[in-house]
Amino acid sequence: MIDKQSPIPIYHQLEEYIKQLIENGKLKPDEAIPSEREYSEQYQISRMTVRQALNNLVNDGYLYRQKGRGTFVNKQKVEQKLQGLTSFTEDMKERGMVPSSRLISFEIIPAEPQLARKLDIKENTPVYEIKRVRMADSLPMALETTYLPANLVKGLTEEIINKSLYQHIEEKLSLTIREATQQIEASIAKETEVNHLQVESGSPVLLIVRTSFLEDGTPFELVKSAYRADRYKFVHTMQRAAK
Amino acid sequence: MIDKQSPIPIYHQLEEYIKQLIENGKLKPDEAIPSEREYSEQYQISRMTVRQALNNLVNDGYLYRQKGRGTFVNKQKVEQKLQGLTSFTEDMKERGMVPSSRLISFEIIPAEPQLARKLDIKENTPVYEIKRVRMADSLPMALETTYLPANLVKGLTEEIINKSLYQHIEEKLSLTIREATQQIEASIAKETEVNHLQVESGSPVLLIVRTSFLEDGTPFELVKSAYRADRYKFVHTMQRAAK
DNA sequence: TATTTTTAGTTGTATAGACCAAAAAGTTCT
DNA sequence: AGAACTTTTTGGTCTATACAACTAAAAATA
Repeated sequence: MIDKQSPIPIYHQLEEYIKQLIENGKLKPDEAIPSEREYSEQYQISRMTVRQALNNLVNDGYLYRQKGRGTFVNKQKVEQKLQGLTSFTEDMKERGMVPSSRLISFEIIPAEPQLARKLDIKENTPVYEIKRVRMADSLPMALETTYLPANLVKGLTEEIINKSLYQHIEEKLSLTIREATQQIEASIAKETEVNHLQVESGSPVLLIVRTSFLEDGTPFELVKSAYRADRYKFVHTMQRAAK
Repeated sequence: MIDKQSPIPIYHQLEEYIKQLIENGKLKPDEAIPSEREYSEQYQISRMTVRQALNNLVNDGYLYRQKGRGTFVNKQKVEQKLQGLTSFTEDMKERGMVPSSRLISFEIIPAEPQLARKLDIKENTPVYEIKRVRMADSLPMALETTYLPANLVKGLTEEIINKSLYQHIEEKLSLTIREATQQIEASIAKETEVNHLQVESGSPVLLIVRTSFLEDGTPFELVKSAYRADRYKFVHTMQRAAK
């Protein structure tokens, strides 16, 4: 299990080994794992090395410790899943619904000052503007407008949009979205939203504005969405930095 | 600076000391801090102890390391701040506003089935119910109801609530909140919300339900808030898990 | 039987040292 | 001046050990 001759650090080998056991369910939540000294003796490695492995797993949320009692397996976190999702499609699949879209408009427009600032491009730089009604299980869920700098995503077609814009971006253009900032607020449905979402006037909507960034920090897209409040709830898990 | 006789661990003292220097701006982003060996010699402590302090600061995002070069101060991240905040007070301070509260009611009630399930306690177990109007710069911002299992937080008084509930929990009871799940949705202000938040009937509100968990995963509190949509925007940065 | 004390086991803190690998700085040679 | 080599400094990994703080179970005591 542990190869001392390997160029891979011992603590890392142990870390991966324990992580496997947890993810395979061989170690169950709240179950105690062997003590540090047990690992130390079993694999003939220093206890400090074992601690390094366990500390990393504690920091990653896989384990938790209790002084005088032992080290235990943490509950699997939904958070991991939620952190990863960036698109409506992924979000809906996660909720067990079937996502679909209806394209309203698709054009290239010059970036207005406000948009240009958010995407960190010059004014009037061409951007794609994609308006879509997003549906879950064939029912209108959100009205979404996506803005993409045209120079970053060339040769976009209606077909690509209808298929999977994200897949195209990640696989064909090999761009990776590293992080996203979301601003969420409540509002009352405007007229276009009333029409496209098929809600009564005066209905509440959840507005989400998401800005995504590439690995080097370049702003990549701006997505403005208006969700039907009666159908959509935003769920989010946050972890506190250890003091 | 470092007191070896103190009951506070040495690594923790060093950690706080360096953190201070960063937050005070005496150490600037991308500036190199003294090497591990320098700290070790200057304070006559083991290099491993220094490493423990630095590792914690790296994990918390205050520092980053480069093999062969040194250890450097990280850029202040908004994200870090956002992840850390758990209370209305912290949130408002972060936004540069002055938070305050007005207590509406404070009592111990038996947990209803739904609440009991969310807090993972038995039905009718006593819980504190605290209703407050939360204000920012003296203007009503949110109507908040907090539920705390009475067995976890004993001897709560009005005074404590008005002072700082979180400080009391973390320092006096030495409980640490590790993570929180939030559900966010949009709605129309109900009558009590209309009254306490001083909005017109039909106004949109942002509803946030937060469940906080302790280090071992025990549910600790449930907070239901209704924010004035015209004054409050929820901001959230998420990072994508590396593939 | 009930209570207190002891004991064994656990994680937490800390030390002193060793060697490695990467980067930077200094030195020598061309 | 520039290139190639050597030395120094830095963080990364690992060992072996010691004692403290805490928990839970066992043993001794009332």
